[in-house]
Amino acid sequence: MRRDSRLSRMLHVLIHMDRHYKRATSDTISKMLGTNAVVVRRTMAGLRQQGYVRSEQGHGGGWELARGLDKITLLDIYRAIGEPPLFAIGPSVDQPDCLVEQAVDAKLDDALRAAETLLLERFRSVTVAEIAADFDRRLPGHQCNAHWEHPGPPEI
Amino acid sequence: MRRDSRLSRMLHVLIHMDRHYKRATSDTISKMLGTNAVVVRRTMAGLRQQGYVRSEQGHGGGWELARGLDKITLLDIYRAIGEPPLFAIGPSVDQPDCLVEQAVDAKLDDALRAAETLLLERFRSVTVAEIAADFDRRLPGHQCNAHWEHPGPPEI
DNA sequence: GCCATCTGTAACAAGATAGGTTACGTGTAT
DNA sequence: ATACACGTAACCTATCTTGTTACAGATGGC
Repeated sequence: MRRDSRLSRMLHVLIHMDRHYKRATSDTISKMLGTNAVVVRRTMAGLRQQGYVRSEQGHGGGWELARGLDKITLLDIYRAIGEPPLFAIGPSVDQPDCLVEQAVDAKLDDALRAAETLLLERFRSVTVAEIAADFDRRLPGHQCNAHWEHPGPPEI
Repeated sequence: MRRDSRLSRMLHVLIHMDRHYKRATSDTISKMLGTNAVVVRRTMAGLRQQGYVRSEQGHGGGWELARGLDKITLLDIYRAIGEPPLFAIGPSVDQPDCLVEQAVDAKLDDALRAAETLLLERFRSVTVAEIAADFDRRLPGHQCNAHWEHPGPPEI
C-alpha cells in the first residue's frame, strides 16, 4: 500500500503559505509539492470546507490562509482531509462468525485502538505553528526550492 | 488500500491448530480462512522459517505447531510475516530537501514512532495463548465453521 | 464585451500492494 | 507407481492514492 501523504503535504503547504506567500495559486503550490494542480485543489478542498483556507476564483485568485497557524492543529487537518485510515494492518473481515477470529480481532483492535488514541491525541496537541517554529530553528533564510525563490505576487 | 490481514489470519490459524487440529493441510486451512491454499502456504512460510510451525510434505503431510501458544507472542508473528508497514499515512518523500517539509515530517515521525512503539510493545506482551483463552471464555464448544466440524485426519 | 487567469470537478490512467489463481516441480507414504 | 501435500513462480484482480486531461464556471483587466 502506498502511504497516504496528504496530511504531510497539507501541513507543508500551510506553512509555506504563512511564511512565503500570502496567496498562492494551485499551480504554484503543485510545483512546490512536486505534483499536479488538480491534486492540490482536490486535497485542499477539504481544508477550505472546514474554514482553514480560502480560495478565490478568476484572475488574481488563488489560496490563502483563513486563520493563524496557531489556531490549526494536526488533528484539524487530518479530519479536513477526510480522516483516512491510519493503519495498514487489521482484521480480514469486519464481523466474523468464528469465535476464534472474534477473539483475535478483539485483541488486535485493543492494541490498534490504543495506538490510534495516542496518535490522535498527539495530533490534537500539536499546532501547525509549532512545526513552523521548528522550521525556523533549522536554518533561517532557507527557501524550499526555485519555485519559491522569487518574491511572488506583488502585495502592494 | 486494503488492510493487510496476514497477522490476524495467522493468529486465527495458530489457535485452530492448537485447539482442533494437531495437523492441518493448506487446503483445510484455506477453507477455514476463506482463501486459497497457495496464500496459506505463502504466508505460513515465514512462520515455518522462524520455527513456530512445521510443515511436512507428501501423503499425510500438512502443518503443525512447533511450540506451545504460550511461547509465541503477537510480535513474533508480526515479525515472521515480514514486519509489514503498520501505518497507512506518512511523508511523501523520504529525504526532502525543503526544510519546511523536513520539519513537518520530523513532527509526524515523532507521533508515528510513539504509536508504533506502543503497538509493538503491546504485541510483545500478548501471547497467542492469551487470545486462545479469550476464545474459551466466549463460548465453549463452538466450532469455527463446517470445514472444522468433522473430526479431521485420524490421529491413530 | 472579450479574453486571460484561476478554481471546481468529473473522468480516466498510472503505480503500488495484498490477495487470489493457475501451473508445475518436489518430496513422501501407501 | 500413484495419490497426496508442500514450494514456488507467474500472472491476474481489487483497491486506493496519485497523476492527468478536459471542460465548465467565476473574476478582473483591456
